[in-house]
Formats: sequence, structure tokens, C-alpha cells
Amino acid sequence: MQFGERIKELRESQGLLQRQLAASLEIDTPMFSKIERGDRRAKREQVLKLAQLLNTDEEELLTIWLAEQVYQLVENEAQALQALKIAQHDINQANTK
Amino acid sequence: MQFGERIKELRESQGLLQRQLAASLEIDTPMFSKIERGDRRAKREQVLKLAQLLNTDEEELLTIWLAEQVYQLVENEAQALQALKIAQHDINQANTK
DNA sequence: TATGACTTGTCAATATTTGGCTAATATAAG
DNA sequence: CTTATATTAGCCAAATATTGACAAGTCATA
Repeated sequence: MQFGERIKELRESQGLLQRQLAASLEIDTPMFSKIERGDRRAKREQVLKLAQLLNTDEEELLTIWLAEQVYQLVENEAQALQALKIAQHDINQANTK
Repeated sequence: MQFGERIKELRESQGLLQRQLAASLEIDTPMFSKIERGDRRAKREQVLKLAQLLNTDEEELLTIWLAEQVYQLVENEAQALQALKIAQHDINQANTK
């Protein structure tokens, strides 16, 4: 599930329009549309605001938003999986330490 | 093993100076120093050139270079591990498809 | 002290991202 | 067929981030 898809799903389930959420985020509607379609990425603070506006779990949104960025960073690298594995290991090290 | 560390290790094992590699990369010595210490990140093309200059495996360098970027992207997020897991899954999907 | 290797700090150049504006498309109602 | 509303597409400017150069600093050694 992509970030934009999820936003759209939540927005529509609550009968909200793009322009309403756009106004709350203080961006224009075309910009919001692009975020929803994955054409532009949302900023972290926008993700947090969206979680509030859509009455949904902040962590869930942050997770898929982050995952999408990681994916975009490594997607066309042959070493993507290896790199992710190393990063995972490093995070674990940092956490247990 | 960090990217910069590895570069330094390889460089020293071959008796090369920072200014020599810097010249080959067409950057100045201070810039190279920063890359080696992890203060600045190398560009992808610089990684490839370094692999050549240091007679080492291009894939190995690319892997740790990529891993470092992934790490920096997620390091201060509580959802880091979850996000990495999702990204991994998405890469696998894309690969098998 | 003098020299060579490396590091630090700051600033300008460059590239990337973000957002706004206008116009286009789509859908539905009259 | 028009009109009205929602969404999308394309383009350009503003804002931000990245990259690099330069000057000055430290450290080690002769």
C-alpha cells in the first residue's frame, strides 16, 4: 500500500475533498493531488498533520511514508537488498547499544 | 564498516594520499577528507571511480555506500525497522515480477 | 622552525525540491 | 449542449539542500 493511495482511501472514506485537506496543509489543491498520486512526496510534518486530519494512526502513516522513501532511494540499485539488510543490522546495533 | 572508513583503509593499504585520489575525482583535498570521514557523502559516480582507482570491487563499495544512505534516511525514526522491512518486501515483489 | 598531510569552517555555485499559477480533463447536473 | 465542481497536467519561480572551493587551522615529523 502506497502512501498516496492510503491518504486517498482515508480521505474518501470520510467524504473529504482534496481542496479541504490542501487548505489545512496550507498548500494548493494541485499540490495535494500530486502528493496523493505519488507524483510529489509529502514532507514529514505534512504526514503528521494528515494523520490528525484523517483521524488515523500517526505511526502507520509515517511507516508507509518512510518505506516509500527508502524504496525510491534503492529501487534501481542491484545491491538494494544487501544494502537494506546492512541498514537493518546497523539500526539494530544502534537500538540495543 | 562505513563507506569512508573503507575508502581510507583501501587508500592507505595502497600508499595513496588524499590529494592523489582527490585529483582523480576532480575535487580538492578538503572535500575528499570530508568524504572519507563521513562528513559529506560521495556521489554515485565518485563511488564508481573510487572502485577503479582503489582496484576494488565496485559492488562492494556501492553496497556500503547505499546502506549508509538508507541508514541516514531512517536513523532517527521510530518506525525505521518496519519501514525497511516493507521496502525489502517491495523490492522482492518488483524483482520476482 | 619548516614542511607535508590532513582537517575545519565558511561561503558561493549548483542542483533538487517544493509550491503556485494556469489550463486541461473528467464527471455530474441542469 | 452548457455549467459547475473536482481533480490532474505542465510549466516556472521560490525555497532548500548539496556540492565544492578557498583560507586557515592542527598534527606529525624532520
